[in-house]
Amino acid sequence: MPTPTPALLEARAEVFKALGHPSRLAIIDALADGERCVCDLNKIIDADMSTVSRHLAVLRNAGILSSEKRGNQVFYRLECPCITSFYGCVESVINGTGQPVDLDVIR
Amino acid sequence: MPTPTPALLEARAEVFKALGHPSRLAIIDALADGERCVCDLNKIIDADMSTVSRHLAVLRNAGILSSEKRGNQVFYRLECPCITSFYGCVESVINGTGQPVDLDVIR
DNA sequence: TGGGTATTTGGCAAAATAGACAAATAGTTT
DNA sequence: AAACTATTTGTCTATTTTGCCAAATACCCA
Repeated sequence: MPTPTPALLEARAEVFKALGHPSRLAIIDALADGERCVCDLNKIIDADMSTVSRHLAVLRNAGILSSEKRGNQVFYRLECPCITSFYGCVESVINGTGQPVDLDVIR
Repeated sequence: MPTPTPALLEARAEVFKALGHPSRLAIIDALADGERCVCDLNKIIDADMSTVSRHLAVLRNAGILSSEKRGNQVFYRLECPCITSFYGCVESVINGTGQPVDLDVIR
């Protein structure tokens, strides 16, 4: 199979980089079952609201989240549920087996 | 479903962080069809050999690669082929559809 | 309009990451 | 042992990331 272009590698890396922070993964987890406003996410994240807002911007700039302002608040939504389906593979890296892990078992 | 523990979020983030660099993704791509020695990878990566070595260390510390010394050289191997199966999802984020992309089509 | 809530942005300091060069290490060959 | 190849590690510098506080912005309601 052909080698990915440098541009594709760069684009992929941007997505992975955005996923490379525990608070951002917590945000994704919170959004897995539906949109949330920033103030709700702020309750979950244990960081300044401004910090949460910046994490959200990183995820949105990467294309992972979308946002919509309704009235006073901004709601964020997960654009690609397929991300969470990757955790089985990630967990296999963590536990060192190299074999995908059934998420229903570990969670 | 239960919220992941902070430790699990941290562990996952480490894996994603390791994947968040174009050179490291290029290395993973090169290892997709079998182990390679550092000198081979160095030809592909366009960076100092010492830099390649450090990238390899990052991937190995994350559990994504393993290494084996044979004679003069060190061979690296992909421990979790499931990683490349995630690119379809990553590409969907890149192209903004939110729908997984068939890798056979884009490559 | 004025006050209140929700969110983002500016600015700064601390920490982490990346990359180059040179030196060190390990193994091989003569 | 000396020379040579392959790889890693020390050190330094530049860049990026993170996170807080304070200020700015946007919207709602009285």
